[in-house]
Formats: sequence, structure tokens, C-alpha cells
Amino acid sequence: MDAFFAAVEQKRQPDLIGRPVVIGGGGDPTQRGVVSTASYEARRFGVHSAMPLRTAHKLCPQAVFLPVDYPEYSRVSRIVKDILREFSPVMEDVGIDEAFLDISGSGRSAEDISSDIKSKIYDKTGLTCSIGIGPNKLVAKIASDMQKPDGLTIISETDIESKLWPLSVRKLWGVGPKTEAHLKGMGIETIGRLAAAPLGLLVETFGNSYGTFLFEASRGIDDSPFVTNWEPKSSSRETTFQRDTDNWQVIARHLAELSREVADDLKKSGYRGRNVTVKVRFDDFETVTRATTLREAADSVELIRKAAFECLGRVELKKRVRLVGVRAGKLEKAAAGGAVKA
DNA sequence: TCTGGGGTCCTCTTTCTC
DNA sequence: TCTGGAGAAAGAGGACCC
Repeated sequence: MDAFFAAVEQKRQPDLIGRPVVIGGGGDPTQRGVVSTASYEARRFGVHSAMPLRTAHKLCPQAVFLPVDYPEYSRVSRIVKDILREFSPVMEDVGIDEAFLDISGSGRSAEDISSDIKSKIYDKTGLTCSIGIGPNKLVAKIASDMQKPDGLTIISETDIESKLWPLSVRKLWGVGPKTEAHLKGMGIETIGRLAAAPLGLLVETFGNSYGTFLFEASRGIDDSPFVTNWEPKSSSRETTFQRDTDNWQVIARHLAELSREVADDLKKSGYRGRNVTVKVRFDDFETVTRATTLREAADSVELIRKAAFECLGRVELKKRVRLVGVRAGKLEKAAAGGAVKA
């Protein structure tokens, strides 16, 4: 979906159409938070996702800042996903505003299906999307990014060299800022240059798994399957304080509250965690985690909180704390009926 | 001066168990 | 009882995604 959160807000508040809109945090650009989505009007001022709200406000003070309204975006997301499933039962969710669709068995042309999908989504939601067609998920994903908004890009196996190779390595799904910088240091800036690198060098530099991935991805090779049903592996809550703190009471109060939220989330989703991890980020952004394994999987506030405090006790609180978080991992499905104890 | 929150997966090291 | 090795599990950190 194109600038999804911002587009949903512009749809329900039409006076926002044509204006720079920035969605993020609590919607107050003087508070801590980052940009989730910026409308295309705001992007012209240099505002982009993951940018601190304060920075966005400096770049574009006239923008309308709004809080993230997940329930509403999820509602619209479900409408979109339902439409996609009409076109193929093989759909893989990629977050709230993206999905992969396997249309290889449809017998229709990609252009046909794409224009059908676009018009159906527009009819039901008033929103536009960008579609990428490729021989696999990796290539389709890159294609979907090439023409936005409201784009359609088709890349076939024979287009890999001409369409993929000139692009920055950063365009590959799985190459982030760290790897981009590392590759740049090796003189590799484009996907084409990456494709020219010997497998041995990549494996030596990045390890077997990631090195092989880079080698294949640069050639447009991706045989990863569609993941059509997904089980959660962990469930977590974390908070960044508005001001860094060294007040143990404040930290403890938040840790207790986060533990409660994690337990609530587990109960609602019908899972129990076998493992509890506490995360602490200090004012210099150093982040440490401490984990503990429970005797048996739990979803009770008491057990999760107790484990969380045991973990916190192993963290040396030598600097001001910026963030605390609690995560339940090693999830197991709660036994039937276990979640409805009165 | 800044740098969210919710996730996944990988790697390395340590600890446990046989 | 001590020792060492192999392999699994646990713990910590880091990179990446939306």
C-alpha cells in the first residue's frame, strides 16, 4: 500500500488530502517518537520513516502530526488482504500493508490480475497500491518498490541484468545499512557488482548463510517458500521514557506494567511463554538483554513479572535508562480452555 | 541535539548432559 | 572419581524487516 497510514488518515479526514501528513508515536512532535509513515507531500521535505518526530517537525513544521491508530489501519488492512485472497489462496502476509501472492497457477496475465487487484482495492478502500511482478518473492518485492505510488512493475528472469544490476545493493531485501556500508568498503555498491563477487569471498566475509544469500540474491535467485500460516515465536512490550531515568522505582514500575501487558497479550492470543527476556537500553543507546527460562510455559502476570525482575537484577544499572522491555519467548499454544480460567 | 515498537533470524559463547 | 569430547540448549548481541 502507498504511504499506508497517511493514506488511511487522508481518507477519513479529506481536508488532509494534498497536505503533508506525518504519522508517528503519540502524534506530538515535541515528544520522543519516530515517523511511521509520511505522506508523499511530507516526503518532499525530506521526511521519511524511522526519522525522529522532532527532526521531521524541523524539516516540515507545517505538517499535520497524527498518532498511530493501529486498530483502524488493521481494519483497512483486513479488507485489502481479503481482496488479495480472492485472487490466490497462496498469500503471505508481510506486515500490515504488504503481502506476497502466488499467481503462478492462475492462467491469467500478470497485467490483468494487477489491474483487477488495483481497481478492487481502490473501489473498496479508496486507496492505491503498488504492485511488483517477478519470478519469485525477492524480485517481486524489488519490483514493487520501483514505481510508487500506484505503480506496476514487471521483472522477468531475462530482465535481471538490465533492471536489477544497476540498483544499489540496499534495494535487496535483507541488506540494511550495516551490510551496505560493509559492501561499499569492499568496492561493491550495486547489485551488479555484488553479482560479480565470488561466492567464496562473500561466504568468507559474511558467513555461509548470509554470504550464500547475497550471492544468490544478486542474481535474482530466491526459492524461499510462501509462508501462508504463521505462528508467533515471541510476544513483547517495551517503552522508551520521555526522559532518561536512573530512578529505580520508575524503572520497576514500568517493568511491572510491561510484564502485565505481556501476560495479557499472551492470554488473549492463547499462548504461553517458556522464556522471559528483559531489555534495557541506556542513555548512550547501549542495549543489554537478560533472559531466563521458566520451569514451564506461563501466561500468568505473577510468573512473568517475577522472572522479569530476576533478569533486571542481573543488569548493572550504571547509566541512565532510556528504555525497558519485557519479552516472552519459546511460545507454546496454551492448552484448550486454559486461557478462560475465571 | 537525535535515534519507536513489534517482530524474525543468525551467530557466537557458555552451560548442560551424556 | 576425574577428564574430555560431542552435541544440544540457553543466553547474549546484532542485523534486518514493516
